[in-house]
Amino acid sequence: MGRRSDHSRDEIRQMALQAAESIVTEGGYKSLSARKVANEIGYTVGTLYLVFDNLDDLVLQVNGRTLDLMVKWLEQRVDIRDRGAETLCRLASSYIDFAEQHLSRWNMLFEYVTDKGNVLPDWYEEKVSRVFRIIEYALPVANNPVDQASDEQVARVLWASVHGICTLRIRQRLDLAGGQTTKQMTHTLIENFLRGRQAT
Amino acid sequence: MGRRSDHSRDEIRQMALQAAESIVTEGGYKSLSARKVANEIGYTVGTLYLVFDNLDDLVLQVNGRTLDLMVKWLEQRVDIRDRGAETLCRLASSYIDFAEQHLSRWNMLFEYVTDKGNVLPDWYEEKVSRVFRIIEYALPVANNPVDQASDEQVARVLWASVHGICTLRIRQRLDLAGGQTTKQMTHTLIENFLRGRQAT
DNA sequence: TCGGACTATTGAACAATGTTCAATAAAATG
DNA sequence: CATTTTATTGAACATTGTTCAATAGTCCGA
Repeated sequence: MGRRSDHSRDEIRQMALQAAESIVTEGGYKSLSARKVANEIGYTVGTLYLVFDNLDDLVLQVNGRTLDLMVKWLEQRVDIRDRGAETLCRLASSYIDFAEQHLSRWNMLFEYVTDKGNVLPDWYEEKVSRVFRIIEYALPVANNPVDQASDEQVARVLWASVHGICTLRIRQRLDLAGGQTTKQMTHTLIENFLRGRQAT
Repeated sequence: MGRRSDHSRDEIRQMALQAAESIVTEGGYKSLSARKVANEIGYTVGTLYLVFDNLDDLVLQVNGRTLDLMVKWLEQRVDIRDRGAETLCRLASSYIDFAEQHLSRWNMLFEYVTDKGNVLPDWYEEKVSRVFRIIEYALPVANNPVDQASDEQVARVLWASVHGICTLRIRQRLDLAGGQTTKQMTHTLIENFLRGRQAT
């Protein structure tokens, strides 16, 4: 078969991304393959390589969309005009809910490691920092910041920590923790951390 | 060629593990392949499958040895009889040093996800918790633990957090953090967290 | 010492992977 | 209607994990 022009290049891209997402959602990262995606959208492998540089490129774009979805998810669950410990806890909760709800796609966000030493394109980094900005905003201003860390820095410390709890929990590296839930753990973390930050 | 008996089954296993480690160290997780390992030790793929169930099994065993190495590394750098914030900071530092020094092997510890829903064998879980136990011990007893979390639980919260910082840093998801080093970040985390735990 | 039994090791085979690219068939153009 | 253009194909290649009949050494009893 030759030229068809059933879909524009961009339509094909969108279809492929959507197909990839459902494949990952159903069977996890490892079940993703070029031929599977191609099949699903009624094209062949060759076409996929007209639209994406390679599979890594496709994965990165899916990950970008996952980040977008995550921002939406958080904004839907937490009023981003709120601040304080309670808000942070709710954000953490929502983050963990997202990870559990979209397990495979969340996993792919971190399983995926580029061959080129983890250097990611700017448009992707931008999406990452959009997530961080939500946390930053919710972080209450400390009365007495003993250490020199700025709010931006503290936001990232705190969020990296929440992420760490989330990761180890989901990868089941924490089930000796005496039966505490991930939410309890993030609560412990945030409460103590903020209290310590206020106090001298 | 038929039977050779140059090496015992266990010798072959050890050789394979060592070969795998150096392949991963040099080229990262993705560069590991059965044939490469086999070649390196002067055997063929078939032999590898007499000694390991499959590649996942081999990876898991390498990871086990990486955990052993990590425990040794930590014990060499920190007197495990010490406690308190300073000790915890030093442990965190050492953990991050380990991750940086043995980047690929540390990476493999978390990139690797089993097909079977992340269920890991007992001997492996035991190695994981041996790491946690070091942290637990270093954790100072709080004067006034407001929350209900036990020391064991708190240790895991804290360590998951350190791990989160380490992960996001190494995966380069944090370089907008205003130039703070990973060690500064863990310091901020630990200091504030412990202060918050002591205070009411 | 010979010969048969045993078994450690092989390597060819299979299905599936990512990736490329000459061939081709349909649309576009004149 | 003929010609150019190009979107799409699918066969091809190298590489992957994994299996297993064939084989070539070792071992043991006669």
